[in-house]
Amino acid sequence: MLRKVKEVAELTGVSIRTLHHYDRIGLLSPEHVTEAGYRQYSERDLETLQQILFFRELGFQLKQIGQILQNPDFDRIEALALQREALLEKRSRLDRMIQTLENTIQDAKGEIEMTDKEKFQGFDFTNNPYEEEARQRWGNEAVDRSNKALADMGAQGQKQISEQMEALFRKLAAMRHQDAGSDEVQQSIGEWHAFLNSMGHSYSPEAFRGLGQLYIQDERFTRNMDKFGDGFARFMAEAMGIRADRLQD
Amino acid sequence: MLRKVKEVAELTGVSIRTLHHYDRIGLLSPEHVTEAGYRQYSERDLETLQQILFFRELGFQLKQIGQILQNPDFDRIEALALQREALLEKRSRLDRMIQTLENTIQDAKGEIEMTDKEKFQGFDFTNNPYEEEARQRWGNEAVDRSNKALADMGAQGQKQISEQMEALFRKLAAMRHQDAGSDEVQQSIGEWHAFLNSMGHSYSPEAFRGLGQLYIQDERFTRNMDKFGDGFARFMAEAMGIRADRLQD
DNA sequence: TATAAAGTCTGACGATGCGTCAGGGTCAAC
DNA sequence: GTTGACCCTGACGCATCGTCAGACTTTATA
Repeated sequence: MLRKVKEVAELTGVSIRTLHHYDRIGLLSPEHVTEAGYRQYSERDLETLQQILFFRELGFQLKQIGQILQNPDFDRIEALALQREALLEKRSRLDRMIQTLENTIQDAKGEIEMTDKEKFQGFDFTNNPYEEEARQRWGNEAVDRSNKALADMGAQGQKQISEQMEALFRKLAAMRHQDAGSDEVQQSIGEWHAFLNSMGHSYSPEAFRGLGQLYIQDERFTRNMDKFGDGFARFMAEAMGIRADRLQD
Repeated sequence: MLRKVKEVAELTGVSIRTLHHYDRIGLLSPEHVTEAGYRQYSERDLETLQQILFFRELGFQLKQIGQILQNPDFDRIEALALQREALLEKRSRLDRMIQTLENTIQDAKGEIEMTDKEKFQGFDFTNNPYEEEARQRWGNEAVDRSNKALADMGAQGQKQISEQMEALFRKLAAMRHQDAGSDEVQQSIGEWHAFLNSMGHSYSPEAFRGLGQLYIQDERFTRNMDKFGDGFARFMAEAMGIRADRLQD
Protein backbone atom coordinates (compact mmCIF):
# COMPACT_ATOMS: atom_id res chain seq x y z
CA MET A 1 0.00 0.00 0.00
CA LEU A 2 1.47 3.26 -1.13
CA ARG A 3 0.91 6.65 0.40
CA LYS A 4 1.46 10.18 -0.82
CA VAL A 5 3.29 12.82 1.09
CA LYS A 6 0.30 14.41 2.69
CA GLU A 7 -0.93 11.19 4.11
CA VAL A 8 2.46 10.31 5.49
CA ALA A 9 2.79 13.77 6.94
CA GLU A 10 -0.51 13.51 8.72
CA LEU A 11 0.16 10.02 9.90
CA THR A 12 3.54 10.77 11.35
CA GLY A 13 3.39 14.39 12.34
CA VAL A 14 6.33 15.51 10.25
CA SER A 15 5.85 18.21 7.65
CA ILE A 16 5.74 17.63 3.95
CA ARG A 17 8.73 19.87 3.64
CA THR A 18 10.59 17.57 5.98
CA LEU A 19 9.81 14.59 3.80
CA HIS A 20 11.06 16.51 0.79
CA HIS A 21 14.16 17.38 2.71
CA TYR A 22 14.83 13.80 3.74
CA ASP A 23 14.43 12.75 0.16
CA ARG A 24 16.75 15.42 -1.09
CA ILE A 25 19.53 14.53 1.28
CA GLY A 26 19.07 10.85 0.57
CA LEU A 27 17.97 9.97 4.06
CA LEU A 28 14.58 8.63 3.05
CA SER A 29 13.69 8.34 -0.59
CA PRO A 30 10.31 6.82 -1.23
CA GLU A 31 10.39 3.40 -2.77
CA HIS A 32 8.29 4.47 -5.73
CA VAL A 33 7.88 7.65 -7.66
CA THR A 34 5.15 8.13 -10.25
CA GLU A 35 5.92 9.37 -13.73
CA ALA A 36 4.78 12.78 -12.69
CA GLY A 37 7.31 12.75 -9.90
CA TYR A 38 4.87 12.10 -7.08
CA ARG A 39 6.44 10.40 -4.09
CA GLN A 40 4.89 7.11 -3.01
CA TYR A 41 5.85 5.82 0.37
CA SER A 42 5.73 2.10 1.04
CA GLU A 43 5.24 0.34 4.31
CA ARG A 44 8.97 -0.14 4.61
CA ASP A 45 9.53 3.53 4.05
CA LEU A 46 7.33 4.16 7.03
CA GLU A 47 9.38 1.81 9.14
CA THR A 48 12.49 3.65 8.14
CA LEU A 49 10.85 6.93 8.92
CA GLN A 50 9.96 5.69 12.36
CA GLN A 51 13.58 4.72 12.90
CA ILE A 52 14.68 8.13 11.77
CA LEU A 53 12.33 9.84 14.16
CA PHE A 54 13.54 7.79 17.07
CA PHE A 55 17.12 8.59 16.34
CA ARG A 56 16.24 12.22 15.86
CA GLU A 57 14.53 12.28 19.21
CA LEU A 58 17.74 10.99 20.67
CA GLY A 59 19.60 13.94 19.27
CA PHE A 60 21.42 12.30 16.42
CA GLN A 61 22.19 14.38 13.38
CA LEU A 62 20.52 13.45 10.14
CA LYS A 63 23.84 12.64 8.58
CA GLN A 64 24.68 10.22 11.34
CA ILE A 65 21.25 8.66 11.11
CA GLY A 66 21.83 8.08 7.44
CA GLN A 67 25.11 6.35 8.13
CA ILE A 68 23.60 4.18 10.80
CA LEU A 69 20.67 3.12 8.65
CA GLN A 70 22.67 2.23 5.62
CA ASN A 71 25.26 0.33 7.58
CA PRO A 72 25.05 -3.17 6.13
CA ASP A 73 24.99 -4.86 9.48
CA PHE A 74 22.41 -2.54 10.90
CA ASP A 75 20.01 -4.68 12.84
CA ARG A 76 16.65 -3.08 13.28
CA ILE A 77 15.64 -4.96 16.38
CA GLU A 78 18.95 -4.37 18.03
CA ALA A 79 18.68 -0.70 17.18
CA LEU A 80 15.23 -0.54 18.64
CA ALA A 81 16.50 -2.08 21.83
CA LEU A 82 19.30 0.43 22.03
CA GLN A 83 16.90 3.26 21.38
CA ARG A 84 14.74 2.02 24.16
CA GLU A 85 17.64 2.22 26.56
CA ALA A 86 18.50 5.66 25.38
CA LEU A 87 14.94 6.86 25.73
CA LEU A 88 14.79 5.52 29.25
CA GLU A 89 17.97 7.38 29.97
CA LYS A 90 16.47 10.50 28.52
CA ARG A 91 13.48 10.08 30.70
CA SER A 92 15.57 9.86 33.80
CA ARG A 93 17.30 13.03 32.73
CA LEU A 94 13.90 14.61 32.50
CA ASP A 95 13.11 13.30 35.94
CA ARG A 96 16.25 14.92 37.24
CA MET A 97 15.21 18.17 35.64
CA ILE A 98 11.79 17.98 37.18
CA GLN A 99 13.39 17.30 40.52
CA THR A 100 15.68 20.26 40.01
CA LEU A 101 12.70 22.37 39.12
CA GLU A 102 10.78 21.39 42.20
CA ASN A 103 13.77 22.11 44.36
CA THR A 104 14.20 25.43 42.65
CA ILE A 105 10.65 26.35 43.44
CA GLN A 106 11.22 25.64 47.09
CA ASP A 107 14.51 27.45 46.96
CA ALA A 108 12.84 30.46 45.42
CA LYS A 109 10.31 30.44 48.20
CA GLY A 110 13.14 30.33 50.67
CA GLU A 111 12.16 26.96 52.01
CA ILE A 112 15.38 25.22 51.17
CA GLU A 113 18.85 26.11 49.95
CA MET A 114 20.51 24.94 46.77
CA THR A 115 24.01 25.21 45.51
CA ASP A 116 24.48 26.69 42.09
CA LYS A 117 25.55 23.38 40.75
CA GLU A 118 22.38 21.73 41.92
CA LYS A 119 20.38 24.33 40.08
CA PHE A 120 21.59 22.97 36.78
CA GLN A 121 21.26 19.28 37.33
CA GLY A 122 19.84 17.55 34.34
CA PHE A 123 20.79 20.25 31.92
CA ASP A 124 23.54 18.65 29.98
CA PHE A 125 22.86 19.09 26.35
CA THR A 126 25.33 16.78 24.83
CA ASN A 127 24.24 15.15 21.63
CA ASN A 128 25.28 11.70 22.52
CA PRO A 129 23.24 10.40 25.41
CA TYR A 130 26.16 8.50 26.85
CA GLU A 131 28.71 11.15 26.36
CA GLU A 132 28.16 12.62 29.77
CA GLU A 133 28.72 9.30 31.44
CA ALA A 134 31.89 9.01 29.48
CA ARG A 135 32.95 12.43 30.61
CA GLN A 136 32.39 11.54 34.20
CA ARG A 137 34.34 8.35 33.93
CA TRP A 138 37.29 9.58 31.94
CA GLY A 139 37.32 13.31 32.19
CA ASN A 140 36.68 15.85 29.53
CA GLU A 141 39.96 15.91 27.69
CA ALA A 142 39.82 12.44 26.26
CA VAL A 143 36.28 12.88 25.02
CA ASP A 144 37.03 16.27 23.60
CA ARG A 145 40.10 15.04 21.84
CA SER A 146 38.17 12.22 20.34
CA ASN A 147 35.36 14.48 19.27
CA LYS A 148 37.76 16.89 17.73
CA ALA A 149 39.53 14.14 15.86
CA LEU A 150 36.22 13.13 14.38
CA ALA A 151 35.30 16.66 13.49
CA ASP A 152 38.57 17.12 11.69
CA MET A 153 38.02 13.88 9.91
CA GLY A 154 34.64 14.89 8.65
CA ALA A 155 35.90 18.32 7.78
CA GLN A 156 39.09 17.58 5.96
CA GLY A 157 37.79 14.80 3.88
CA GLN A 158 37.52 11.47 5.53
CA LYS A 159 40.88 10.46 6.85
CA GLN A 160 40.49 6.74 6.99
CA ILE A 161 38.57 5.57 10.01
CA SER A 162 40.39 2.30 10.31
CA GLU A 163 43.58 4.29 10.35
CA GLN A 164 42.38 6.11 13.43
CA MET A 165 41.32 2.93 15.07
CA GLU A 166 44.63 1.33 14.41
CA ALA A 167 46.51 4.29 15.71
CA LEU A 168 44.51 4.18 18.89
CA PHE A 169 45.04 0.46 19.20
CA ARG A 170 48.74 0.75 18.66
CA LYS A 171 48.89 3.42 21.29
CA LEU A 172 47.04 1.16 23.69
CA ALA A 173 49.11 -1.85 22.74
CA ALA A 174 52.20 0.09 23.68
CA MET A 175 50.83 0.39 27.18
CA ARG A 176 49.85 -3.20 27.55
CA HIS A 177 52.35 -3.90 30.27
CA GLN A 178 51.22 -1.05 32.42
CA ASP A 179 48.49 -1.26 35.00
CA ALA A 180 45.20 -1.40 33.12
CA GLY A 181 43.74 0.97 35.66
CA SER A 182 46.39 3.65 35.28
CA ASP A 183 45.31 7.11 34.28
CA GLU A 184 47.09 7.02 30.99
CA VAL A 185 45.44 3.79 29.97
CA GLN A 186 42.05 4.87 31.15
CA GLN A 187 42.33 8.06 29.13
CA SER A 188 42.92 6.11 25.98
CA ILE A 189 40.14 3.72 26.80
CA GLY A 190 37.92 6.74 27.16
CA GLU A 191 38.94 7.84 23.70
CA TRP A 192 38.08 4.42 22.41
CA HIS A 193 34.64 4.48 23.94
CA ALA A 194 33.99 7.99 22.71
CA PHE A 195 35.20 7.01 19.29
CA LEU A 196 32.85 4.06 19.11
CA ASN A 197 29.98 6.16 20.31
CA SER A 198 30.61 8.81 17.76
CA MET A 199 30.60 6.21 15.05
CA GLY A 200 26.92 5.88 15.71
CA HIS A 201 27.19 2.86 17.93
CA SER A 202 26.20 4.49 21.17
CA TYR A 203 27.48 2.04 23.68
CA SER A 204 26.15 2.50 27.15
CA PRO A 205 28.75 1.95 29.87
CA GLU A 206 27.43 -1.54 30.41
CA ALA A 207 27.35 -2.34 26.75
CA PHE A 208 30.87 -1.08 26.49
CA ARG A 209 31.98 -3.39 29.22
CA GLY A 210 30.12 -6.16 27.46
CA LEU A 211 32.24 -5.39 24.46
CA GLY A 212 35.27 -5.95 26.63
CA GLN A 213 33.93 -9.38 27.51
CA LEU A 214 33.59 -10.11 23.85
CA TYR A 215 37.21 -9.33 23.25
CA ILE A 216 38.24 -12.24 25.37
CA GLN A 217 35.33 -14.60 24.90
CA ASP A 218 35.07 -14.57 21.15
CA GLU A 219 38.28 -15.87 19.75
CA ARG A 220 37.82 -14.11 16.45
CA PHE A 221 38.16 -10.91 18.39
CA THR A 222 40.92 -12.23 20.51
CA ARG A 223 42.99 -13.30 17.57
CA ASN A 224 42.50 -10.07 15.78
CA MET A 225 43.46 -7.99 18.71
CA ASP A 226 46.42 -10.01 19.70
CA LYS A 227 47.95 -8.98 16.40
CA PHE A 228 48.75 -5.80 18.22
CA GLY A 229 50.73 -7.69 20.79
CA ASP A 230 50.46 -10.73 22.95
CA GLY A 231 47.74 -10.57 25.55
CA PHE A 232 46.39 -7.34 24.15
CA ALA A 233 42.81 -8.56 24.09
CA ARG A 234 42.95 -9.45 27.74
CA PHE A 235 44.59 -6.19 28.56
CA MET A 236 41.83 -4.30 26.76
CA ALA A 237 39.13 -6.24 28.48
CA GLU A 238 40.66 -5.49 31.81
CA ALA A 239 41.08 -1.85 30.95
CA MET A 240 37.47 -1.72 29.88
CA GLY A 241 36.33 -2.77 33.27
CA ILE A 242 36.27 -6.53 33.11
CA ARG A 243 37.69 -7.63 36.39
CA ALA A 244 41.02 -9.43 36.17
CA ASP A 245 39.97 -12.00 38.70
CA ARG A 246 37.21 -13.13 36.39
CA LEU A 247 39.66 -13.92 33.65
CA GLN A 248 40.81 -17.45 33.45
CA ASP A 249 44.55 -17.69 33.26
CA MET B 1 30.01 36.43 43.67
CA LEU B 2 30.89 36.94 40.07
CA ARG B 3 31.85 34.29 37.58
CA LYS B 4 33.53 34.34 34.23
CA VAL B 5 32.26 32.66 31.15
CA LYS B 6 34.21 29.47 31.46
CA GLU B 7 33.02 28.85 34.95
CA VAL B 8 29.43 29.47 34.01
CA ALA B 9 29.81 27.24 31.01
CA GLU B 10 31.14 24.40 33.09
CA LEU B 11 28.59 24.89 35.79
CA THR B 12 25.63 24.90 33.49
CA GLY B 13 26.70 22.79 30.56
CA VAL B 14 26.13 25.45 27.92
CA SER B 15 29.00 26.49 25.71
CA ILE B 16 30.86 29.75 25.99
CA ARG B 17 29.75 30.55 22.51
CA THR B 18 26.17 30.16 23.63
CA LEU B 19 26.72 32.63 26.42
CA HIS B 20 28.20 35.05 23.93
CA HIS B 21 25.24 34.52 21.70
CA TYR B 22 22.74 35.12 24.46
CA ASP B 23 24.55 38.30 25.33
CA ARG B 24 24.61 39.46 21.75
CA ILE B 25 20.92 38.99 21.22
CA GLY B 26 20.15 40.58 24.54
CA LEU B 27 18.70 37.51 26.10
CA LEU B 28 21.18 37.31 28.94
CA SER B 29 23.69 40.07 29.38
CA PRO B 30 25.91 39.65 32.40
CA GLU B 31 25.30 42.14 35.15
CA HIS B 32 28.89 43.34 35.12
CA VAL B 33 31.56 43.69 32.52
CA THR B 34 35.16 44.50 33.37
CA GLU B 35 37.04 47.33 31.70
CA ALA B 36 38.68 44.78 29.47
CA GLY B 37 35.29 43.60 28.35
CA TYR B 38 35.25 40.39 30.34
CA ARG B 39 31.79 39.17 31.18
CA GLN B 40 30.98 38.71 34.85
CA TYR B 41 27.90 36.74 35.71
CA SER B 42 26.11 37.36 38.96
CA GLU B 43 23.97 35.01 40.96
CA ARG B 44 20.89 36.56 39.42
CA ASP B 45 22.27 36.01 35.97
CA LEU B 46 22.51 32.35 36.81
CA GLU B 47 18.90 32.27 37.87
CA THR B 48 17.91 33.83 34.62
CA LEU B 49 20.02 31.35 32.73
CA GLN B 50 18.30 28.53 34.52
CA GLN B 51 14.96 29.94 33.46
CA ILE B 52 16.16 30.23 29.92
CA LEU B 53 17.30 26.63 29.88
CA PHE B 54 14.00 25.41 31.20
CA PHE B 55 12.09 27.28 28.59
CA ARG B 56 14.48 26.12 25.94
CA GLU B 57 13.97 22.53 26.99
CA LEU B 58 10.29 23.12 26.48
CA GLY B 59 10.91 24.12 22.91
CA PHE B 60 10.41 27.85 23.17
CA GLN B 61 12.35 30.04 20.80
CA LEU B 62 14.93 32.36 22.25
CA LYS B 63 13.00 35.37 21.08
CA GLN B 64 9.90 34.23 22.90
CA ILE B 65 11.91 33.45 26.00
CA GLY B 66 13.23 36.97 25.93
CA GLN B 67 9.74 38.39 25.76
CA ILE B 68 8.53 36.23 28.57
CA LEU B 69 11.42 37.10 30.86
CA GLN B 70 11.20 40.81 30.36
CA ASN B 71 7.47 40.91 30.76
CA PRO B 72 7.02 43.20 33.76
CA ASP B 73 4.55 40.93 35.45
CA PHE B 74 6.59 37.85 34.90
CA ASP B 75 6.35 35.87 38.08
CA ARG B 76 9.24 33.52 38.50
CA ILE B 77 7.53 31.14 40.85
CA GLU B 78 4.45 30.97 38.70
CA ALA B 79 6.61 30.35 35.69
CA LEU B 80 8.44 27.58 37.46
CA ALA B 81 5.16 25.94 38.31
CA LEU B 82 4.02 26.14 34.73
CA GLN B 83 7.29 24.74 33.54
CA ARG B 84 6.88 21.88 35.92
CA GLU B 85 3.55 21.02 34.35
CA ALA B 86 4.99 21.25 30.91
CA LEU B 87 7.91 19.03 31.82
CA LEU B 88 5.56 16.45 33.24
CA GLU B 89 3.65 16.57 30.02
CA LYS B 90 6.83 16.12 28.10
CA ARG B 91 7.68 13.16 30.20
CA SER B 92 4.40 11.49 29.47
CA ARG B 93 5.03 12.07 25.80
CA LEU B 94 8.31 10.31 26.26
CA ASP B 95 6.52 7.50 28.02
CA ARG B 96 4.22 7.17 25.08
CA MET B 97 7.20 6.99 22.79
CA ILE B 98 8.80 4.32 24.90
CA GLN B 99 5.58 2.40 24.82
CA THR B 100 5.45 2.76 21.07
CA LEU B 101 8.99 1.59 20.84
CA GLU B 102 8.36 -1.49 22.93
CA ASN B 103 5.34 -2.34 20.87
CA THR B 104 7.34 -1.83 17.72
CA ILE B 105 9.92 -4.28 18.93
CA GLN B 106 7.27 -6.89 19.47
CA ASP B 107 5.72 -6.03 16.17
CA ALA B 108 9.05 -6.43 14.46
CA LYS B 109 9.44 -9.81 16.04
CA GLY B 110 6.02 -10.72 14.76
CA GLU B 111 4.58 -11.12 18.22
CA ILE B 112 1.91 -8.48 17.86
CA GLU B 113 0.39 -6.32 15.16
CA MET B 114 0.35 -2.57 15.01
CA THR B 115 -1.43 -0.14 12.81
CA ASP B 116 0.69 2.46 11.09
CA LYS B 117 -0.83 5.14 13.19
CA GLU B 118 0.17 3.42 16.36
CA LYS B 119 3.72 3.28 15.15
CA PHE B 120 4.00 7.02 15.40
CA GLN B 121 2.36 7.66 18.71
CA GLY B 122 4.23 10.20 20.73
CA PHE B 123 5.98 11.77 17.79
CA ASP B 124 4.30 15.12 17.54
CA PHE B 125 6.93 17.73 17.27
CA THR B 126 4.97 20.87 17.76
CA ASN B 127 6.86 23.62 19.42
CA ASN B 128 4.21 24.55 21.83
CA PRO B 129 3.51 21.67 24.14
CA TYR B 130 -0.16 22.51 24.30
CA GLU B 131 -0.69 23.17 20.68
CA GLU B 132 -1.60 19.62 19.90
CA GLU B 133 -4.26 19.58 22.56
CA ALA B 134 -5.60 22.74 21.09
CA ARG B 135 -5.65 21.16 17.68
CA GLN B 136 -7.61 18.25 18.96
CA ARG B 137 -10.12 20.41 20.67
CA TRP B 138 -10.67 23.00 18.00
CA GLY B 139 -9.40 21.60 14.79
CA ASN B 140 -6.45 22.65 12.78
CA GLU B 141 -7.81 25.64 10.95
CA ALA B 142 -8.26 27.90 13.92
CA VAL B 143 -4.83 27.16 15.27
CA ASP B 144 -3.24 27.55 11.88
CA ARG B 145 -5.00 30.83 11.28
CA SER B 146 -3.83 32.10 14.59
CA ASN B 147 -0.28 30.94 13.97
CA LYS B 148 -0.28 32.53 10.59
CA ALA B 149 -1.61 35.77 11.94
CA LEU B 150 1.25 35.82 14.38
CA ALA B 151 3.79 34.95 11.75
CA ASP B 152 2.57 37.80 9.59
CA MET B 153 2.72 40.06 12.55
CA GLY B 154 6.28 39.21 13.26
CA ALA B 155 7.16 39.46 9.63
CA GLN B 156 5.52 42.67 8.61
CA GLY B 157 6.65 44.71 11.49
CA GLN B 158 4.65 44.27 14.63
CA LYS B 159 1.08 45.08 13.92
CA GLN B 160 -0.10 46.01 17.35
CA ILE B 161 -0.84 43.02 19.51
CA SER B 162 -3.60 44.69 21.42
CA GLU B 163 -5.22 45.47 18.11
CA GLN B 164 -5.37 41.79 17.35
CA MET B 165 -6.76 40.98 20.72
CA GLU B 166 -9.41 43.58 20.40
CA ALA B 167 -10.38 42.40 16.97
CA LEU B 168 -10.74 38.90 18.27
CA PHE B 169 -12.74 40.12 21.24
CA ARG B 170 -15.03 42.15 19.07
CA LYS B 171 -15.59 39.18 16.87
CA LEU B 172 -16.46 37.11 19.90
CA ALA B 173 -18.59 39.82 21.37
CA ALA B 174 -20.63 39.84 18.21
CA MET B 175 -21.48 36.24 18.86
CA ARG B 176 -22.37 36.64 22.47
CA HIS B 177 -26.00 35.79 21.96
CA GLN B 178 -25.28 32.56 20.19
CA ASP B 179 -24.81 29.25 21.90
CA ALA B 180 -21.43 29.33 23.58
CA GLY B 181 -20.88 25.78 22.44
CA SER B 182 -21.53 26.43 18.78
CA ASP B 183 -18.83 25.61 16.28
CA GLU B 184 -18.31 29.17 15.26
CA VAL B 185 -17.82 30.34 18.80
CA GLN B 186 -15.57 27.44 19.66
CA GLN B 187 -13.42 28.17 16.67
CA SER B 188 -12.82 31.68 17.84
CA ILE B 189 -12.18 30.52 21.37
CA GLY B 190 -9.60 28.22 19.88
CA GLU B 191 -7.97 31.16 18.23
CA TRP B 192 -7.95 32.96 21.52
CA HIS B 193 -6.28 30.10 23.30
CA ALA B 194 -3.73 29.67 20.54
CA PHE B 195 -3.11 33.38 20.58
CA LEU B 196 -2.43 33.40 24.29
CA ASN B 197 -0.22 30.39 24.01
CA SER B 198 1.80 31.91 21.27
CA MET B 199 2.33 34.99 23.35
CA GLY B 200 4.48 32.85 25.54
CA HIS B 201 1.86 32.18 28.15
CA SER B 202 1.39 28.52 27.44
CA TYR B 203 -1.90 27.82 29.05
CA SER B 204 -2.68 24.20 29.49
CA PRO B 205 -6.31 23.33 28.82
CA GLU B 206 -7.01 23.41 32.55
CA ALA B 207 -5.21 26.65 33.06
CA PHE B 208 -7.15 28.08 30.15
CA ARG B 209 -10.38 27.09 31.75
CA GLY B 210 -9.10 28.60 34.97
CA LEU B 211 -8.67 31.81 33.06
CA GLY B 212 -12.32 31.62 32.13
CA GLN B 213 -13.18 31.38 35.81
CA LEU B 214 -11.14 34.49 36.39
CA TYR B 215 -13.14 36.41 33.85
CA ILE B 216 -16.22 36.09 35.97
CA GLN B 217 -14.75 35.90 39.43
CA ASP B 218 -12.45 38.86 39.33
CA GLU B 219 -14.51 41.92 38.77
CA ARG B 220 -11.63 43.85 37.28
CA PHE B 221 -11.71 41.38 34.45
CA THR B 222 -15.45 41.34 34.31
CA ARG B 223 -15.73 45.09 34.04
CA ASN B 224 -13.09 45.25 31.38
CA MET B 225 -14.62 42.59 29.28
CA ASP B 226 -18.12 43.80 29.57
CA LYS B 227 -16.98 46.88 27.72
CA PHE B 228 -17.35 44.70 24.67
CA GLY B 229 -20.96 44.10 25.46
CA ASP B 230 -23.19 43.21 28.34
CA GLY B 231 -22.60 39.76 29.75
CA PHE B 232 -19.55 39.23 27.57
CA ALA B 233 -17.38 38.03 30.42
CA ARG B 234 -19.90 35.39 31.34
CA PHE B 235 -20.27 34.38 27.74
CA MET B 236 -16.52 33.99 27.40
CA ALA B 237 -16.28 31.96 30.57
CA GLU B 238 -18.96 29.66 29.32
CA ALA B 239 -17.38 29.37 25.93
CA MET B 240 -14.10 28.57 27.58
CA GLY B 241 -15.60 25.57 29.27
CA ILE B 242 -16.91 26.92 32.53
CA ARG B 243 -20.22 25.22 32.99
CA ALA B 244 -23.21 27.51 32.84
CA ASP B 245 -24.86 25.77 35.76
CA ARG B 246 -21.98 26.80 37.97
CA LEU B 247 -22.57 30.44 37.22
CA GLN B 248 -24.74 32.25 39.67
CA ASP B 249 -27.47 34.12 37.94
C1' DT C 1 59.50 40.25 37.20
C1' DA C 2 59.49 38.43 32.70
C1' DT C 3 57.47 35.08 30.03
C1' DA C 4 54.52 31.45 29.05
C1' DA C 5 50.00 29.45 29.40
C1' DA C 6 45.36 29.91 29.89
C1' DG C 7 41.43 32.56 29.32
C1' DT C 8 38.71 36.18 26.97
C1' DC C 9 37.18 39.32 23.39
C1' DT C 10 35.08 40.49 18.81
C1' DG C 11 34.03 39.63 14.15
C1' DA C 12 32.89 36.64 10.43
C1' DC C 13 31.73 32.64 8.02
C1' DG C 14 29.48 28.02 8.03
C1' DA C 15 26.28 24.18 9.16
C1' DT C 16 21.96 22.10 10.36
C1' DG C 17 17.13 21.45 9.58
C1' DC C 18 13.87 22.80 8.04
C1' DG C 19 9.86 27.12 6.99
C1' DT C 20 8.06 29.67 3.46
C1' DC C 21 6.99 31.43 -0.85
C1' DA C 22 6.68 31.42 -6.06
C1' DG C 23 5.59 29.36 -10.27
C1' DG C 24 3.91 25.63 -12.41
C1' DG C 25 2.30 20.73 -13.22
C1' DT C 26 -1.32 16.67 -11.94
C1' DC C 27 -5.40 14.31 -10.54
C1' DA C 28 -10.29 13.35 -9.44
C1' DA C 29 -14.80 14.85 -9.65
C1' DC C 30 -18.44 16.95 -11.37
C1' DG D 1 -12.96 20.83 -19.32
C1' DT D 2 -12.94 23.45 -15.40
C1' DT D 3 -12.27 23.63 -10.53
C1' DG D 4 -9.95 22.66 -6.32
C1' DA D 5 -7.09 19.87 -3.89
C1' DC D 6 -2.39 18.02 -4.24
C1' DC D 7 2.16 17.67 -5.78
C1' DC D 8 6.68 19.21 -7.70
C1' DT D 9 11.11 21.85 -7.83
C1' DG D 10 13.95 25.71 -6.90
C1' DA D 11 15.46 29.37 -4.06
C1' DC D 12 15.76 32.17 -0.24
C1' DG D 13 15.49 32.78 4.80
C1' DC D 14 16.10 31.92 9.66
C1' DA D 15 17.33 30.29 14.31
C1' DT D 16 21.05 28.66 17.04
C1' DC D 17 24.91 28.16 17.64
C1' DG D 18 30.05 25.79 16.00
C1' DT D 19 34.31 27.07 14.53
C1' DC D 20 38.19 29.64 13.31
C1' DA D 21 41.27 33.81 13.28
C1' DG D 22 43.55 37.57 15.31
C1' DA D 23 44.30 40.25 19.18
C1' DC D 24 44.14 41.37 24.07
C1' DT D 25 44.21 40.20 29.35
C1' DT D 26 45.03 37.59 33.38
C1' DT D 27 47.22 34.06 35.95
C1' DA D 28 50.81 30.89 36.83
C1' DT D 29 55.49 29.68 36.65
C1' DA D 30 60.34 30.14 36.51
